[in-house]
Amino acid sequence: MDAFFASVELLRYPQLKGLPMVIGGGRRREDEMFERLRQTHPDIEWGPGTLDRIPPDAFPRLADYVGRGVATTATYAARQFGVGSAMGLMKAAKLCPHAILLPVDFDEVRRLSRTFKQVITEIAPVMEDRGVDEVYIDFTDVPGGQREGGRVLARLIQKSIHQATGLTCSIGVAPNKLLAKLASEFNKPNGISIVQPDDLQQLIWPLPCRKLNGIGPKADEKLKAHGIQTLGELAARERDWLIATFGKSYGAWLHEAAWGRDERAVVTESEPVSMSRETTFERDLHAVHDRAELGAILTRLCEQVASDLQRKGYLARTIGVKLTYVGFTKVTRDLTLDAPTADAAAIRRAAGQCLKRVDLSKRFRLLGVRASKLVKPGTPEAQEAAYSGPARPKPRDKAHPDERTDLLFPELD
DNA sequence: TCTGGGGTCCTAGGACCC
DNA sequence: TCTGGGGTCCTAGGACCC
Repeated sequence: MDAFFASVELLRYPQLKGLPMVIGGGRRREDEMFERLRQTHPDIEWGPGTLDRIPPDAFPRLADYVGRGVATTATYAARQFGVGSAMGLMKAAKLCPHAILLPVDFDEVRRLSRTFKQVITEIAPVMEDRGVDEVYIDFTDVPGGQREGGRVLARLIQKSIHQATGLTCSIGVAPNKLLAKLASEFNKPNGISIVQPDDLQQLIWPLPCRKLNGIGPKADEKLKAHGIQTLGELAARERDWLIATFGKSYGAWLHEAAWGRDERAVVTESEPVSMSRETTFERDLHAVHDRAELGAILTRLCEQVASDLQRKGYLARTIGVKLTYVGFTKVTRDLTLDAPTADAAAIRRAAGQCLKRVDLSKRFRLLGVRASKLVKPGTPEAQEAAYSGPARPKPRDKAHPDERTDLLFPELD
């Protein structure tokens, strides 16, 4: 299989690009920012992409930011100060206080995302969706796809995306998905990079392990502790040693990946596994002292999950909750129901049951609700799940030993 | 200066059944 | 009374990705 990996560069405020600028802030903050901009610039007609028409000095400075948001992305001018995506904005403000802070225009991002994927599938229909700004493409069967090793097709895709959206796009071309993704980073933004099997030693092995899709911070740290910094050093290790050190599955994968081997197909369609909603509070909350507020938040999250399920046409058989405590430790509880549901009240009851099993004596910063074991109504799976006969015994339904936990949702008793 | 929100996949132990 | 192995489901946690 020959694969492309394409990622579009979504940062596109032309008149601002040379300035240090950070985009992000969290949904709530972003709504507030929009509101403020509307007030200061009532003359601007609001719609997708209108941020482009606002003068730079109208935007808030990062130094004025208060809250728990993170940076979605940053211009190169801001990156020079050490600011990067996923960084907390309070930290970013210390590094680069004069940066402009821009809200994310989610509607516009979704529109651009749809458009660029549509452009691609019209040219190369075997496309795998990897999020708002990334896709894999299997171009083995695209007419003319092999010309100049794929470069001609890559250029056509770039040009078509730019015409339709104004976005630039970086493309990696390689014999498999793993290498294509690596290749796409060689020439950002708006680049094309081609990696062939023979390039392994030259182009891939000098890279830090962390560049590989699947080696995250933890694995990277462990690799470093064993003196492995680059993919070449990883490739030099015995397969058996990797398996002994990293486990059967992950160790074997590390070995294959370091040698540039990857057999995964480009997957054009997939069913969702779960749907969830979560929110980080503006201040840490406590089950007893902030009971009313938390109850309202939980209800809202359940309603959102229910409406997501209904809109997308799914029922869920398992409902779960998630908490993040002040110290950032996380806990989850879930409950499998006898009959699948997309009903807000049923989800709320199940979530309440789950919450009774967690320690609510400590303050927490995040609450989430998750629906999983999804079925489509009317399918055989759904029928079976709905009429599964007598309720199975629920083995572990112990309340948390902290008796105050019942204070949170008394109506459930 | 702490660290968003939405996902997927993997591991591992216990219950339960044959 | 103790000893099994295999398979599936449920639950909890964690790594990783965009």
